[in-house]
Amino acid sequence: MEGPLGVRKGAWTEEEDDLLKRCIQRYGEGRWHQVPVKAGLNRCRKSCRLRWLNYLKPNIKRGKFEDDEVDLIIRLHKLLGNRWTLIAGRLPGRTANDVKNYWNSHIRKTVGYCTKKGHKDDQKTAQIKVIKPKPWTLPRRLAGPSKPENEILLWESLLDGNQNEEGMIDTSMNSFQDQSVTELLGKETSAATEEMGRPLVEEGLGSWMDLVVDFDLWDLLK
DNA sequence: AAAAAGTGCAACCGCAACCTA
DNA sequence: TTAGGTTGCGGTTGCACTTTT
Repeated sequence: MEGPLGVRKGAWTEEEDDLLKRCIQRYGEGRWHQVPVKAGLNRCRKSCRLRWLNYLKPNIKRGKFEDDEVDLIIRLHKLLGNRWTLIAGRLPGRTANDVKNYWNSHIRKTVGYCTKKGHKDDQKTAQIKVIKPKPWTLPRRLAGPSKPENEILLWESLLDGNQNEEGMIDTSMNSFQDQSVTELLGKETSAATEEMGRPLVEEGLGSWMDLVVDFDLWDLLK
């Protein structure tokens, strides 16, 4: 099977896998646009990258998802929405594609969504409200390396779902009042607010969660 | 036994973000 | 600063395999 430019598509053969593996062992990962030529493969760079990341890369965990993995996926999805790479990053050996496929074929069927209050399926299924924080990056100079103890409490609170009816983290439900966020994160959040031109706390989780999303969440969840 | 429907997973596609000259 | 090239992401599709009718 070949595409319009004579590039092969479809399932990979053992021979192709072998060529790709040897190429990456020799030249390392990255520079994907050069990989097809270096490996002697009649495949596009995207296809090579995907095959490596989702199938050939060492340490990829295959087989059934464990209960704790499923639980973590559900909780992280509740926080992050369809940010599969971020979620997979917290599941050692699992790829974003695996997590996405698992979600679409297993979890989505058993976990219902409520988009409106009083949805007719509310009685039958668990209620999940997906929060999709707008991605933005904390300016480097503000992204300090500190990991205060309280961040653990903060994350636990987030994962326990202290959300109000709008799906926002309700700071009144715990000890994380506006002024304490700065202390918790050990960062100049007010300065960040000014710089990004966006309120951090008033918008709830979606606005300031990304401040902490890059910390080593896995450690915090263990 | 055969056809239809369902399921799971690998792979493709389009696009936005990032990089670099 | 900007434009072209590259990378990475999420959504979607295609297909082989399994289950049901």
